[in-house]
Amino acid sequence: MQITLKDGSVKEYAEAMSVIDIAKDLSEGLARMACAGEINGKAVDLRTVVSEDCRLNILTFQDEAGKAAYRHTASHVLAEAVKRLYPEAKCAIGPFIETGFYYDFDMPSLDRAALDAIEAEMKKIIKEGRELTRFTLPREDAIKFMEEKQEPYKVELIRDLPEDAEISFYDQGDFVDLCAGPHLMSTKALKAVKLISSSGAYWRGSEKNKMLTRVYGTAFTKNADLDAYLAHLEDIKKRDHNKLGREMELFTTVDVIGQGLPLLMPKGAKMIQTMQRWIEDLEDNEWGYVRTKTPLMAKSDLYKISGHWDHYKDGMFVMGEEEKDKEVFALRPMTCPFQYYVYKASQKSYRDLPLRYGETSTLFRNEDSGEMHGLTRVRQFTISEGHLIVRPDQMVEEFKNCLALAKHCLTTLGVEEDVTYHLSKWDPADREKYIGEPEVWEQTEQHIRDILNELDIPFTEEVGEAAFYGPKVDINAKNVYGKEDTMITIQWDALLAEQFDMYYVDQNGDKVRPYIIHRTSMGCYERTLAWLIEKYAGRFPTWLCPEQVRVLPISEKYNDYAGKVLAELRKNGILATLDERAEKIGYKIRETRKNRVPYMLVVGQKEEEEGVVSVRSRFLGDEGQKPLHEFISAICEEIRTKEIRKVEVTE
RNA sequence: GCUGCCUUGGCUCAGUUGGUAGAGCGUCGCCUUGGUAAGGCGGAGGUCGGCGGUUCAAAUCCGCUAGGCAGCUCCA
Repeated sequence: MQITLKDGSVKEYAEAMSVIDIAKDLSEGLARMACAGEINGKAVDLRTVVSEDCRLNILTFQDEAGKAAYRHTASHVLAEAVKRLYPEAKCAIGPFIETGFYYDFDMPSLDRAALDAIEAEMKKIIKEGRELTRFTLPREDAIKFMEEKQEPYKVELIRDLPEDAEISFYDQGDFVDLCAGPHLMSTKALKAVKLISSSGAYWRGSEKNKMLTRVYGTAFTKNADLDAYLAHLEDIKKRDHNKLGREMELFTTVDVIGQGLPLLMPKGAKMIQTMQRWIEDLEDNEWGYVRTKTPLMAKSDLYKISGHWDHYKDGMFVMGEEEKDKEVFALRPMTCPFQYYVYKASQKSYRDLPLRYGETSTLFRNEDSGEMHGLTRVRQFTISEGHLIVRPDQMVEEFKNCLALAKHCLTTLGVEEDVTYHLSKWDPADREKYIGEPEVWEQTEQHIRDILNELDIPFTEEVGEAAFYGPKVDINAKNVYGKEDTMITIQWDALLAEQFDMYYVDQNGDKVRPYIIHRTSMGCYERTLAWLIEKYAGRFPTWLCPEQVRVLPISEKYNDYAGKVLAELRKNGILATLDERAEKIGYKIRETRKNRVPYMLVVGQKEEEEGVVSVRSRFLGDEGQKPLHEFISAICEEIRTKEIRKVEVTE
């Protein structure tokens, strides 16, 4: 094997040579030469690592494994730095993550100054160029080793490793850590390392355990990459719906109203109204839905039948106490049982099914105080909820239609590329959480699996994510910070019809239990709005914009003509406003752009005389003059087709 | 719910070791009536989230509380 390093020198290694020796040899070279070189004639930015099975891997930072080794090593350096400055700190775990790495310590919390000090210490360790060597120990020796070092968390980790696991350690001189690897050969190869933040995190992710202090950091091979990453962090903050949505006056919150209770302001409310009208018409006119409007609360009796009282009481807003008050009410956390009673109001024949009930439904969920976030996690929200009551033989077809409708909605919003599909399954080890028999669960999960496979939809399977009454397909999207939220859910329910004694009469005159699909077309409007803000950075497709056109008179002399233009736009259903202020045209244009209005119509003497408008759009900039009717018919077409035009001109 | 950070005029932020608050934008008024990204001048507007404490004196220190943010946990 031939390896050419950056300085042109060629290293030849016999295939038979010890891989450890090659790695060692290379790492010295790498540390010296910024890790660039050629392997068998192929240029790479390379790192050497020794993987679990002691084979030499040549990796680039672009490889996941290479990045892992790099950042894993950075986390060990972090641990050593912390131990140097805080000898009392106990080490827990320190993995790499998508954006860098973190390490959990049992120690008092750290402020920014403390992080800076630790970061400085890390740089020293890097400069010292510690060599990392791997060794293994038998289980008992490994436990003894960590007991001597007084690292109880490591001891616990080792005890929980599988019987046959090889227990490996990485030694970097003054610091040894339990670790499966892989790692760099030397700390010297670390370049751009930065500690990002610190926060609390439960040991082993359970709130029953002690809260540890977690330090987040990141590491890159080049300073320029680190700078770019930090700039990127700043950049996504600007798209953050929680910031941008408030800035754009789409929503706000008020302390005396409460957490998780955002106020939609006129622009945000208009956008949600636009989406709601679209969804309701779509469902009713094209997908065979009928609308219901059911109460926002009910007596506890209802939730006892549905099972929510047992399975979800903590998540509900309950009014009254069971012993004291005759009637205890609760705000609804879902619409299911209400629509079931619509179904039950009359006897149904097999000919009546499928029945598709839709409702624009406001729900209330008593989330824990730390969970609320902007528009994505709130205590009151409105969803395009629906329940399909179907015969078992119609189930697969209807489930597919729900998926098709969801896809249609995602495509219309221009976000179909941004979602992931998940089959949320029950957890057989946690029977308490679910109703029904294991066979039913296995069976329905298989049905959904088959449907997704047949439709060629890539998906992951998640254990323990099902509803308590059935498995579901969750369609998730990531926010700007990479956190996932469920946007759409489609649930297969073969159990609740029994609870509510729902039936239909079949050909033979027998009573038969229907199946139920719980589903949303587009999920919760608040969350969808948040998603769109981040997706489009506030520059929404025209049909969704709360203000589609702004008319800008050159001076007050043309306000009359501008008023006529405005009236004509509004007559055609276009969301338009008029800026009559005595400001210069440049100023008005600047402000309109800042407000992310897609079209502006500049009108002055020329326009008034010729009965035209000057169009400026975010798509093409200054488009010149055109007759008003021409502009109107073009924008109406854009709105009608829900076109997503490419934004060419940005702030 | 847990850990930490934050909370100053409508918005974005300054306020040195505690001595009763500043700027820009916005807003209002006047002048300007102007052709494609900020015209000029002037004025009003905060008691520093709320409550309590320490102090001769607190926006600055302490406690509680309400919001906001990050992370953890949770999300039928």
